[in-house]
Amino acid sequence: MFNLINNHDCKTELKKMEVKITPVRLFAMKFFESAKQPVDVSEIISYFKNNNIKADPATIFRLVNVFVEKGILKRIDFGEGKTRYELSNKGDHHHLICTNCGHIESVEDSHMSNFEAEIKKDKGFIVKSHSLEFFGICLNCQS
Amino acid sequence: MFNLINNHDCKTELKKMEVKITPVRLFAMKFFESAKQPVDVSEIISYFKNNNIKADPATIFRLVNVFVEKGILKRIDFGEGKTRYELSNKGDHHHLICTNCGHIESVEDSHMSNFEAEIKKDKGFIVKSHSLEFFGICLNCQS
DNA sequence: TATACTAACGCAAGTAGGTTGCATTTACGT
DNA sequence: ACGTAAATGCAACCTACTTGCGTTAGTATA
Repeated sequence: MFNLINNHDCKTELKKMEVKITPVRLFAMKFFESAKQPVDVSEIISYFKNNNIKADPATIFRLVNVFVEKGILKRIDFGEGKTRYELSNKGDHHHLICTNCGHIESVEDSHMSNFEAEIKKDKGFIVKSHSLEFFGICLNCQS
Repeated sequence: MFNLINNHDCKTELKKMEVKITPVRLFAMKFFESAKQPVDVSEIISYFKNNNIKADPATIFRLVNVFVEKGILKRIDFGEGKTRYELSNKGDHHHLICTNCGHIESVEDSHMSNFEAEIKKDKGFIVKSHSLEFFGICLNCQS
């Protein structure tokens, strides 16, 4: 997977996804690429502020919605009363959220396709997507 | 499982959970028990309005928080920007949410304990709880 | 059963996440 | 270089949810 932190690659990615290239969007892409965890809108706004680049909150909210529509970002909800976002090109995985320190790690998706096939068979319900998050105590917080 | 729609049983349940019995709480309990799906606060407020029983929104928000603390209700999040609630005494299950008609059905939890054991083994992360919801098309909407 | 203490309630004000209408600016195909 | 549709900034707005405070009402104890 190529490195989107590079400005040129950010442009390529946006063009591929049929999104108009603007300074705000390029800068936001750098942030998404550098993020180790799903980010929320207030974090994006802070990133802009810290770098003295002005961007209206409304613009950022519109940006993430467009990026989700275009398939660049995935919406993620940890039940915090706000939406988080993460680049789609990271493959299917779920999150382990430490309720003690807030640390977030990922775990590969290995069981869900079986589960979804079972749901189709038992209930006739066709699963298009799912959300699965685990809450608990990370290794570091156990000691 | 006894029938909480009955006023007497609602009282017993609240007393068992060490919650002070008030008219607002009894009436809310009836609603939770009669609900076929997880409900949100605006639905609870409508239920009171429809029955000409006055209850301040702040009271309802406080009520659900107390009920969650006491273990009577479980918080559920479908990523709608609001919290849903469901009685805890319904056992572990997940929801199938039809993105076409909004219908919600339940499916038993059969795969998660294996998954969680694996996570402990692979990552050392101790899972305390999880949230899993499926989005797709229900049988009825496929025809 | 009367009392007193704590917790629930109603009301109003406030906070945070998110959306929308409108005027202006900007990206980008021609 | 130009024209157009889309992106941006700003302000106003909406909904979910919380909090402070004065009043009311359960409930434990005497």
